[in-house]
Amino acid sequence: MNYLEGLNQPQQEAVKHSDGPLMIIAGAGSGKTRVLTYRTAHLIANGVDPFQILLLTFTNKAAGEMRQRVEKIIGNDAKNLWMGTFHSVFAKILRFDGRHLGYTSDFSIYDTDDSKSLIRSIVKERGLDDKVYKANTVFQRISGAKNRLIGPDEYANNPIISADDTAAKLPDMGKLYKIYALRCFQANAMDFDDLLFNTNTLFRDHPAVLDKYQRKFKYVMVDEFQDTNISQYLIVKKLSEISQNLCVVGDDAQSIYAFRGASIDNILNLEKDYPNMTTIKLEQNYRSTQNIVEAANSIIAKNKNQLKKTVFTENEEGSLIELIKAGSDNEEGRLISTHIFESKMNLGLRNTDFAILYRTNSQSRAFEESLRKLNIKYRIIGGTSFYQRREIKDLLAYFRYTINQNDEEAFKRIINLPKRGIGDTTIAKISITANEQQISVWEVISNIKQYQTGRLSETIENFADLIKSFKIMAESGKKDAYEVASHIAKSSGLLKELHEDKTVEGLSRYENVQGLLNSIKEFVDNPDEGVEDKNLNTFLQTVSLMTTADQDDPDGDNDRVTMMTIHGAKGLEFNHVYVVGMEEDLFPSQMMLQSRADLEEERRLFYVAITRAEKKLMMSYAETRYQWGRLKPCEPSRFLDEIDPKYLQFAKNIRRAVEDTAKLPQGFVRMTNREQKIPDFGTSNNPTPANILIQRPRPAVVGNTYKPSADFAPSDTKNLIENDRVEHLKFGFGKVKKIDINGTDRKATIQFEGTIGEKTLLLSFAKLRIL
DNA sequence: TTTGCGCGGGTTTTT
DNA sequence: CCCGCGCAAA
Repeated sequence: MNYLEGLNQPQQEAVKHSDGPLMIIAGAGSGKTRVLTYRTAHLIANGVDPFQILLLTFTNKAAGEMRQRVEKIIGNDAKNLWMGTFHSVFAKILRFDGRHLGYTSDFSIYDTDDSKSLIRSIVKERGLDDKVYKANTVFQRISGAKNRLIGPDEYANNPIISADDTAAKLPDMGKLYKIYALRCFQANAMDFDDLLFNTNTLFRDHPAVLDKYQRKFKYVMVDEFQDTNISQYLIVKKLSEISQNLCVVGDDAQSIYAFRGASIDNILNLEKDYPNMTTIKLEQNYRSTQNIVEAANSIIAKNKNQLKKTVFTENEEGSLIELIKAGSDNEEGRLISTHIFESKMNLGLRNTDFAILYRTNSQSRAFEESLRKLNIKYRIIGGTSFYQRREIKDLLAYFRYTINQNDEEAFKRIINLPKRGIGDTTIAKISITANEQQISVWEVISNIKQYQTGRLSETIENFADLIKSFKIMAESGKKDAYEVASHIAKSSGLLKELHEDKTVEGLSRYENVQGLLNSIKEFVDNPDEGVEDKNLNTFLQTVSLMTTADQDDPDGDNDRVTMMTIHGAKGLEFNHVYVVGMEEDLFPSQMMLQSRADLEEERRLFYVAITRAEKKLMMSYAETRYQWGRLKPCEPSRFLDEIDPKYLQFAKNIRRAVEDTAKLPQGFVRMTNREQKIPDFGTSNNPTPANILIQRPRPAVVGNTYKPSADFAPSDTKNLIENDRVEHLKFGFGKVKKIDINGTDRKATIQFEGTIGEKTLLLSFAKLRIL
């Protein structure tokens, strides 16, 4: 058994253990993926049918990689393994067996936006105050209940919950939950929590179905077990009830998803549920230097709530953790980027060797700007992902509605898109008719002439006919997902509308939609393992459960610096890691401390961040940070004091870059652009306005403090700017073609010709505002 | 029915 | 700062 070579004692034990419950406590960098892979291969080598193995991972990508690694050892059989995230695997099961609960196999999946939008409508319909019943709050309460497996009826009848809701001044929560659940059901839709909740219900109420899967999955393995919630745990517990072959791998020190119901108790209490469980601890770290491992240990030691283990390493001592103090968030960006640049030069490293980790997505901005200035390629994982973009969600809503006409949220999105003159009033009328007649909205609009006459009935009929034609095409089976999708994109008028929009934003939208169509083409041409059909429905399913880590790079160039939140970095490792934004209230997050009073989870998050580094770890904090347009003073994070000081040193030889935003060279006026979203940059939650430097060779506005009200005359500016050279910090260069100044509010609309990347474009009607 | 504007509120992490 | 909402005007 060559695959046991090179494994240490506990690793081998874990690989060889086949039957009976097994818990592997795997410290950071202790080779748990390897153990899981080999264990899977070992089972198959010993005669277990791959069909009988279920492996739940945290991302689909991780599952894919693991499948490949197993394939290398045991060959083609690996294709038959069931692997994926909880959500994707159980969505698949619900497609097969959801009919027992009254769902059809083409149920829609509501994302968080859909759920909140539905909640908003329900709150509105019931005449409740939407400032009290905030969509976010209501959603979180419902989600929390579902994750604890509390259904709507139980919720409404539970006196403790009611008392809590009343105390929170939300007495109608029970009703809202009921209506929300009913509306989702009527829409033949499940939200993320439902995928787990309904699987539990399915297994609870339909023993025959449970029995089928219990017999199918003889071996159940769960990766990142510390991040499962009760609902997920109960599913795997039920599945492995008969075989007792449950193997979980996790690290309580890396549990960072309590906010979505993950319970560290799952791992702490597992031994109670499985008295004869074998526990194996993997404590040797193969990833990081001694300094990094020990610094991480010194942090996590402060937590009370944890299992005992000692992570150690036999790697070299390595350098100390360096700490950088920056004057501002922008300077932080410049210092880190410069450091990356110099490390690349001095050590001959590649971009992929570096990662910048931060607490919140919005922090990416300063690093994007500075990396771009140094011509260092980067990629951002997470943030507003591709599939969250408006135009993408719009087109996906068309697909969803084509497949499922009960999908209320998809309907709301597309009924007046592109504009057909069907507004809220008309939709409300249709909805009332549907209610009166006790039929669905789709039945009303697809037979609109029976129910309504007048100016709009024609338009509505056209819409219904359009959807019907899509439906026929999708169901005929003659066309693949790509053909159907591009037909829908064209015939719906979405593509046309975007194509006519010549603004930068419009262009990038158009390109995004093309990108979506291309990815469907790819999906059709090389479907993933385990995907049987190439129809639109299957594509939709895949897409709605994509995790942010599953995103592919936009082009073939993979040598990029990675930027992401610490949550996104789970399971990854990098040669050099920069943990940035080490400021009190930012990390540890003030929000987290207020709402959950859980400093320990933030500390575990810090632990995760530190242990991503192999060779070099650097941390930085800024003394001031731009927030809501203001410069806010910051305090260094308490976490910096918690690291044993012997592992820490202030960075030497850090070159302070010139404060280029505060002290613009003479003859420059700084302008910002509110409306413009930049194609490559619209990825963080809080994209910064594009900065535009306008060369202005007049002494009137020279200087750092420019007071628009006193010496600013619109016509004057118009003369100054037109035909001037424009340097767009993010786009490149260009020439101003036309300027419109809008009165006294210091807003200007300019049209200029410039370059984005390598393409020359006419950028039109960017709205500018002079600072 | 759409659009533009002023106002108030939020502000974390993800399937 | 950014977003969403309500209101008024086109």
